Amino acid sequence: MDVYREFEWRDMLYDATEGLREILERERLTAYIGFDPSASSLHVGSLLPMMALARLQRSGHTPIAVVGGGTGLIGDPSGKSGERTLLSSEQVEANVAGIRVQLSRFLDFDARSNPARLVNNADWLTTMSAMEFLRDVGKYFTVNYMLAKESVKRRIESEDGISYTEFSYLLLQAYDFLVLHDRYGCTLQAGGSDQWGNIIAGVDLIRRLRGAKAYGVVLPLVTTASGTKFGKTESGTVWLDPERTSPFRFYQFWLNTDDTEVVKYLKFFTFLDAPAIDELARAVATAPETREAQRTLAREVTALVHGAEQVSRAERASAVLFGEDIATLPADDVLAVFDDVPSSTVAPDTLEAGGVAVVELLAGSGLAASKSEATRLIRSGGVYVNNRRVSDERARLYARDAIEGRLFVLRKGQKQNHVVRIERPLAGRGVDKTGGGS
RNA sequence: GGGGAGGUGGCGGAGCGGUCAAUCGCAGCAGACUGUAAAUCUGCCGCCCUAGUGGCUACGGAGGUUCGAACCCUCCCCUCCCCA
Repeated sequence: MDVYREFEWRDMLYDATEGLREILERERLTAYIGFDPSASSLHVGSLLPMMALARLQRSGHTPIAVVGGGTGLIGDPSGKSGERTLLSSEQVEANVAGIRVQLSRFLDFDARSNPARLVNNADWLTTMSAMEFLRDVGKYFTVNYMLAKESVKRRIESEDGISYTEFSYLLLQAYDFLVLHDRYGCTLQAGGSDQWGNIIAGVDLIRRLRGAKAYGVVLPLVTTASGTKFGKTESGTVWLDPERTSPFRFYQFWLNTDDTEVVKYLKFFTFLDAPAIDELARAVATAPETREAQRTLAREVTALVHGAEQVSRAERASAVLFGEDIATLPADDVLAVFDDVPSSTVAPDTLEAGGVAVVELLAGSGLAASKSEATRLIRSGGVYVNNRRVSDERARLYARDAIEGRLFVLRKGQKQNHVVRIERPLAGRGVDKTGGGS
């Protein structure tokens, strides 16, 4: 199956310029996608373009990932309702470095015939003078053309307008395409559907200045069943950086995919072929409770981003969290499972003598807003210590109840966990809250 | 400037002298069911404790009347509507 047809089958083709299909069948192209360095890590929202590049490479085309070290200094108005705050060049540089690592997991830089390339547009944008820019790029665009672009139009109609800086963004991206065309023979740019206008500007520029034909393709917006933004959970954005989103949580994010979305996500985010995905689709229809599709999705994507080792760790952690009696596990394993769960500490002496009331720990941990609420929670059966339900609202905990005498795992409901470490507080604080909800 | 309506718990919105920590709906939190889903059903939903026909703080703010005020009176602040 050629890439174009594969993209079509995977519903990854939102729109494409004319002739793309034919050229992809005939020739091996060099294609690029830009990544926004406004944070030091990409999040799952960038996964679709990453996969697009990876698929292009796998079918023989040469991918270029552009980290927008230069354009990142400006801010893309596309899909944004307001002006963005500018990042310093040091920040952008640091972010580019972080993103580089993540992209490298998806692309093969050592392939013999079509090695991937990672370039930073700061290399050419930051060295260009304002005069050169106006002469060599600005001259070829009419303001009329730029005003007609959807992203610009929307912002012009808005209350706050659009700064000249962001207005110029389109030209910079068009210029990127031109540079890549000249240096690497790049003739295809892909991107999110909000990038259409920017991509077309590049295509136009290449045609005018070089008389050459370039192509564009845009990917669909990833949607969720609930209508919420893809890649967000109650605990925030799902990042690719394991420091920001632990592999365990990352795995859980995919595992919790809704039935109605899971097939689509398998097509988008895995390299599984049509027969494999069809079979998983059948499994969703006939035996949804086994959640085989979700499991496969979580395994594949986690392996891709964090490696196979992290998959088995996440699976082990899931088994612990949703079943086993954690009191029998080594404390270090428990801590590893709950490493990104909010935690607090209590001093060992509070556990001596009369012990500490569960209610107090709950209120102190922030799991319950007050002791009254904690009492109510216990009465309604929603509190667990070390995965065991607490039935007595006056229950107290002693050192011997703690896992290895070191910690308690408090849980409210099915998913909200909190770790209480038993250790001497550094600054004499009793309960130290860290982090928000689980 | 004149006239009118109104400010109640996260939101909407009842209450109009005791039985009001305040009906109800939404949101939220638990429980049951289930697949770590959806829907549904049940309970909770100001704070405190020694958990009770318990205490404390609350119905825009400040005073007052009363044995007793979210409810009545006075002043102040704020919002909305209509007319100039």
